[in-house]
Amino acid sequence: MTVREGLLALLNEGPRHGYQLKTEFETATGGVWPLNVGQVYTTLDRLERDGMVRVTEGAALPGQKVYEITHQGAQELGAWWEAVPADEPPPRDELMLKVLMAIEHSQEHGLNVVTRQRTELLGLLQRKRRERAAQGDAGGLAARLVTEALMARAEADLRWLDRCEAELVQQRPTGTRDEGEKR
Amino acid sequence: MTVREGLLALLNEGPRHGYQLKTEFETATGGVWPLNVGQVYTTLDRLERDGMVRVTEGAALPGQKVYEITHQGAQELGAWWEAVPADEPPPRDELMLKVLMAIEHSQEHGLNVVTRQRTELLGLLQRKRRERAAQGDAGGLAARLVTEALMARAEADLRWLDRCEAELVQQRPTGTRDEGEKR
DNA sequence: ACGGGCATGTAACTGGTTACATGATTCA
DNA sequence: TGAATCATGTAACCAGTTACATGCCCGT
Repeated sequence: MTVREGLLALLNEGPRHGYQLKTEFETATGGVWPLNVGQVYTTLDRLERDGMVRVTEGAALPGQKVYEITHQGAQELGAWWEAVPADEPPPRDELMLKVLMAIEHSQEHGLNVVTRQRTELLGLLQRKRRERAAQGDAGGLAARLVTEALMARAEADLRWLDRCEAELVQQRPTGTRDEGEKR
Repeated sequence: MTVREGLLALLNEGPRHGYQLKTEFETATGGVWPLNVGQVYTTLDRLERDGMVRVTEGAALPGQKVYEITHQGAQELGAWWEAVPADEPPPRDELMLKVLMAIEHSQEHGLNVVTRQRTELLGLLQRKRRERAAQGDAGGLAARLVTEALMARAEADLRWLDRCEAELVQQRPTGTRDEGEKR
């Protein structure tokens, strides 16, 4: 999802002005995408340039502008809803990449990175559990679902890290002292 | 992980030349990061500019250059190994964002996106299972671990999608019209 | 001789991020 | 009055992506 697509989705529910879009975007994404207001305006400029939105002077405040989605914009948005993101190449993930790199290309840091990452994830999981308990039913659907998603993700990552560690110790059996295998 | 960090990690194992780094980078990341060679060179330029690598004329081919990590480069790399990626803001994920947006900001597409995403993930899971079986022990550690990671990830995402759907039907109780779901 | 892979590069573009500047409104 | 928030914008930068250009080497 790009900022562009996000803004179109919001504008599809009715006209908005820039600043408003910023806050709505952030709550809609459950806080995972803090957005500099400036970017909203530049993106809106591009959308206007491409004929996806139409801008009119807002009545309320002086100098306020109101953006409205056009037919073309609605079409682009529709196409985005329909599209299934290609899984080729798969989405890159910081954790995965770093661990991969560490395992094969750093004797000294391989295990360290894995274990540090694990404790980090365990901490995150705990924090999120507490957060979820605290939230209860309040705090917005998006925020709740994000908490849920991050927890599921963290659990999966933990299982994967175990896998990685297994491969690591198998590759470099206990007691080995850096026995050659430099490759 | 940036290209910069990846290249440093590879160079830390010994001098390499640009083209070689490209292929190594790609196998190291298990194929999830196909890299245009050009980017390797521009990144190497920046690394040289910043004093992280030193370049010498390669002996083998004419015009070939060999890059070598410097003390400074090794330091930067070390810092990266030590660092734990901040979980604030959490890593953005296309699937999560799109579903979030769909659920709260698109009546017509909310359910569609979720279900389409689910079938997509189920398909992926199957493909990966087959892939894993085919791979066996061959095909490189990185590639194997990537398969494993993507499967774990997909399973977590599926569970999360169930969660989302539950919230959706609760939010929009059965019997509401609009059950048209055009598509 | 020719095509594919090895090898090095440059230019242009895209999208996201940061920082900054300006001014009006609201409320304590 | 002064700070926080609302509101609009600009400029610069960074990293990643695409496309392109050049040329050598090797095997068929």
